[in-house]
Amino acid sequence: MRIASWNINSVRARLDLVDRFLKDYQPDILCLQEIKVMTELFPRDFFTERGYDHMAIHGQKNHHGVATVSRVPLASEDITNWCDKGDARHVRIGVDVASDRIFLDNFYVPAGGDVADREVNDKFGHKLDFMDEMIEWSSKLKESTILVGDLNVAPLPSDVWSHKSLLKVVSHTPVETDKMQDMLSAHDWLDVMRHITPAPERLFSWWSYRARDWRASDRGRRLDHVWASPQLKNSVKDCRVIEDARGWEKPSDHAPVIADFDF
DNA sequence: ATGGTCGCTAAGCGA
Repeated sequence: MRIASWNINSVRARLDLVDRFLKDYQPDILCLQEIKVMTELFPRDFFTERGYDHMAIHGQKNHHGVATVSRVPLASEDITNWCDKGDARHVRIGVDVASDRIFLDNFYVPAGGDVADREVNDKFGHKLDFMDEMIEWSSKLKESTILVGDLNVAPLPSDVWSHKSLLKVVSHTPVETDKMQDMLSAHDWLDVMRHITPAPERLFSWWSYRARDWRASDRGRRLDHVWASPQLKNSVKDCRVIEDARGWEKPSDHAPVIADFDF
């Protein structure tokens, strides 16, 4: 089973790219973040026409929003209201594979604003609180689960183009990277991307729109993640970032991540 | 040290 995660930065603005991605990489399940559309206006027909007729959509007006589209049936669908804010940052589905039911959590963690200080930046506080809730949730999790999405934290020195330059930049500050480590420990999550591509090999999934030449400067960060419950460790077959998609016409600033499982 | 770019929805926000 191939599962993909992609922060699409508006699904409606990038249907051509989604079309190309589905054709070229044939994921069984695609988890999208930052769909930037209300649930009711999600382009359902586009996905149905391409065989992805099972959908769990959690959208809102303007910003954020996540959607999981699938060509295999969904056994369940759940939404959690993180930080009691009512914003659309998560959707969970269940899928029956072999004799087991696995769950797939699609997350869009708050970016956290510009200043890494919750006293002066509420958005940073929200991000830390959101991660704290994910730690608590992880510690109670019993089911076989795959967690994907834009977690907006690049945890390792080799997850950013310059560890030293980014230590005070939101996404790579010690308070965030420590908290992400606590999240991983809370469920003994397997960092699937690093399981396949161990540190210190360079591994990025996001490059800013503001670079003159994103590929030449290569100031990337690994903000997107695929994690798996420890009992799924032996099911992981492959995991890679499709960097090429960052260079497609009118791209998202995130590249998709693909993970292959053999359940 | 600073500003650099997107998409939403109609001036500024969130990223």
